Amino acid sequence: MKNLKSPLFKGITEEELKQLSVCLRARNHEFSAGEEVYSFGGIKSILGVVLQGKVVIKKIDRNGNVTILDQIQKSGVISNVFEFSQTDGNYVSAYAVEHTKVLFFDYNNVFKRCQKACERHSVFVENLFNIVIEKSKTLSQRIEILSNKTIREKILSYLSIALKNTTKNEITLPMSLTSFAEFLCVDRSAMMRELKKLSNSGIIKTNKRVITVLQREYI
Amino acid sequence: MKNLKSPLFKGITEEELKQLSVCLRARNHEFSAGEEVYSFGGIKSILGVVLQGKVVIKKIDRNGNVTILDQIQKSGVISNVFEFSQTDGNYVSAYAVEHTKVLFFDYNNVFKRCQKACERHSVFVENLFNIVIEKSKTLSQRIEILSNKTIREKILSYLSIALKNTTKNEITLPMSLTSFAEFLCVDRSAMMRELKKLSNSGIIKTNKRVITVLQREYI
DNA sequence: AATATATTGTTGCAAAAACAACAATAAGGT
DNA sequence: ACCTTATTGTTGTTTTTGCAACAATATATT
Repeated sequence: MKNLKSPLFKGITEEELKQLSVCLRARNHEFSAGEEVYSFGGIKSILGVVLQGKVVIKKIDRNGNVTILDQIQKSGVISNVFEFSQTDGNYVSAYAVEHTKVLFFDYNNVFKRCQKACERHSVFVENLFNIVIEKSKTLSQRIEILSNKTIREKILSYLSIALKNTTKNEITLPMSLTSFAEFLCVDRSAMMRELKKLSNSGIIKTNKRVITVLQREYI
Repeated sequence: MKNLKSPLFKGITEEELKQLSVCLRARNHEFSAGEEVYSFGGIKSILGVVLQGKVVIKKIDRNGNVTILDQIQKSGVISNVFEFSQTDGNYVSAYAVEHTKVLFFDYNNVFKRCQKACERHSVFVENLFNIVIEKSKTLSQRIEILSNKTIREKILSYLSIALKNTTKNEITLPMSLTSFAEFLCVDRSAMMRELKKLSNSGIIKTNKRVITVLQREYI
């Protein structure tokens, strides 16, 4: 049981985690690139930690359009409890982007205090609480971005949020431009066109997935 | 201290709440219709329960475009901890829709176990946890709706989710059509036009804010 | 190194949406 | 009952977007 750096295990030692793993029925799973980690159609509650690799949650509608709903990096938490559910006509599913290891827990046991009353159970719950709060913030930011009517505004909104987390004025997209378009829920070619317009206006400068903000006042 | 039906107080008696109110520094506030409940620009963490009335969280961008980010009904919880933050150029704020009473708590004290170690503190935390999870689900659903590229698909996606919570095939929008357009983040007249198209196709039937789904297979 | 696959970049065109402006109806206040 | 304000309903025009199709790079793969 390596790679315990997930915020879910903050303040929990490896020894304590072993005990916790018993009452939460932890089990390891490995997935190769492109493999489906979980389909969000079922009713079973899942809770997992990405120990290695990367997972994306995608929606595929009846016309075959793909939208990225979420990305979960290493140490991130994946769950259908506080995430997407499937609606009719859509297929929502989690895929491993690369070779990925996920540690699954039995969500139903999270709030059941175990017989042995293991000490770190409440720490685990508090950690999970903070993760859900962080997730909520991320989702809210995503809504703020998507709430813009034009592609231009969506891009600028994304940059505005990204700039808050750095002192530089250079942003390297954490995904390909193709995925970025899916993240913004817009057509890729239309997005490229808009990026070019912003470049021509001298507001940004682009080089592949590196965007340099030249005029912060427009963002 | 009336109206304790909020899920935040589930399993907590009025007597216990009094004690809890001390360590969480609870305080009542009243707002008249249209009044600003809270501006999301500050850094202070807030946590409040809507005891009476209704609150909407709106974003106003630099061009004056209004978008409804969230709606909080009676018994609902309002907080900037797990909700929207302001980005440059935008103004995010919570408004009372009608005469509204909000009970505010000191969020910073939620996780500080009080000296008196009041018993219901952990119940309060667990309740708050469930609320944040519900909020996350709602936000995720909103993203699913907004992730659709066309207005038509946004409407259908909304109806699909709404139909899950009822056995009837009739949905009464919990807001005006004007607000519904703001909720879907689209132009109102364009939305009206699309609703009409859906009616003409015989997929739905509309009467003001009551939408009857005639052909569920299209949803 | 050669080949396959993915990503980035570009454009014309059709479709959809935003914008703007206005009429009709409904709701609320005095 | 009257006036005011909000909501609903409609339409023409302009702008933006999606779609399709393709070229140019870049990145894996064998």
